[in-house]
Amino acid sequence: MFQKAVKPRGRPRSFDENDALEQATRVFRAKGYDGVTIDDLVAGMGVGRPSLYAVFGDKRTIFLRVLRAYAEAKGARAAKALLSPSTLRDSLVGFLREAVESATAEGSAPGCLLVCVAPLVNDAEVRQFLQDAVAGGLALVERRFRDAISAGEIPSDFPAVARASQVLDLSRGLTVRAQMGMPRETLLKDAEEAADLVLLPRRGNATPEG
Amino acid sequence: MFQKAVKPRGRPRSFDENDALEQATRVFRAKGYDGVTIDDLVAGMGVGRPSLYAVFGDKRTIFLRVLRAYAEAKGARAAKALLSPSTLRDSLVGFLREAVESATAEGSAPGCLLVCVAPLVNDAEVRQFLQDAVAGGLALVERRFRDAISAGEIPSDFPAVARASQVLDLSRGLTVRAQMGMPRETLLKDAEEAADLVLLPRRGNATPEG
DNA sequence: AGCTTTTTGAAACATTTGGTTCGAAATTCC
DNA sequence: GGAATTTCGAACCAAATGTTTCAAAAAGCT
Repeated sequence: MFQKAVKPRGRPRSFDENDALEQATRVFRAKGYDGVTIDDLVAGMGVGRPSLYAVFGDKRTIFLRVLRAYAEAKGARAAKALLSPSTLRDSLVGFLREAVESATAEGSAPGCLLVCVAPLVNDAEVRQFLQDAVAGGLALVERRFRDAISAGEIPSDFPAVARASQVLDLSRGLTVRAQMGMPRETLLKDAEEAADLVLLPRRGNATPEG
Repeated sequence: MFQKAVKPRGRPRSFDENDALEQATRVFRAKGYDGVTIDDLVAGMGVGRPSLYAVFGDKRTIFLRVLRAYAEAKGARAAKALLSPSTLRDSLVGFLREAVESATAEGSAPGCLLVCVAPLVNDAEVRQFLQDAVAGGLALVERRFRDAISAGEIPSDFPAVARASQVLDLSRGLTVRAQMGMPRETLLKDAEEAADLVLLPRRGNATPEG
């Protein structure tokens, strides 16, 4: 199953590549993109300067790798929170709570690479990646709504697309507030209320006529 | 009413102070805070380097001035959009549309100093200002909800505080998407739908029992 | 042990950046 | 017109930053 780790020829590395990337994530979350210097990365990742360039490339390349890993991990957690629970409300609460918990995880600066940092990076590849990631998140929530429609949990005319957009906007709002330093407890409470906002039974249609 | 403009003694300035600040706003919106160099400001504001330091101070000071002016202008527009219309729905739509229009105004980079740029600035004074600005915005929306309760437009048990938080979160989400490059038309449509989300008549209570 | 391979730490280098200095320019006051 | 006052543009300086070079170190291979 696993490839036997063949010992490489030369001097062994003094750092673990994935671990270093994780630390780079912390650095970028704490200082944004432009605020990070190579020295910050050298100090934060525990990797010497020449090794850093040799193994990871320049700042832009490192950020892209960090961003991809971050988005993958966060996407996996979001998908799990969203698709595991049997009720739609639990899914939405879990999704929004996950966003808050990730944005207020201790050991890292508050905020989110995808919501708060990457959108400010003026780079075509980053922008493209972001757009794809956003579309992916949207599709995930939409899918959960459609599953709930199939299960008869919400009416078949439930505006899944619009509501999915709103759920993501609410999670972005929570994340921005986390970045601003709002305490986790407050945000977790608001996350639950936000889920209820999207779901509470309505008297009329979800979209007003005309 | 207006103070007669007494001609100052020396060589006249080659720039207008407020105009220069407005251009500085554009620079910060386009490049964030850390991404902006003094040269960017010199080039963008049309002010020579020594004059810039003499008149405005260093980057941090300039940013704080820009931020205050920006927040005041944006707050005024938000208050007008929120408090002028007679129906609550028009107020909310106007408020959210204002956020989108401001975040997608042409001539400036998409995004918002208060939502996308300032939260990343690692400075105590900026953070404090942000918190106050956020509290102000929240109070404004809450007040509008309470007025609507007084007017009998929504039931007296309408959860004004929670809904106000959600309206602001939705506007932040729209703003972040603007920063990501999403087109204005899409966001304006979503702004209307977001207003409806908050307001549509409900069958049960707004908060679920225990 | 000696050779090869790879990583490492320190230093070196060029460029960018934040901030200041200084003489020239433009204006008012006498 | 000339002195006083303020601003402007160019150049300057020191510190920070991005990137590379190089010899020494640490491992495997024979």
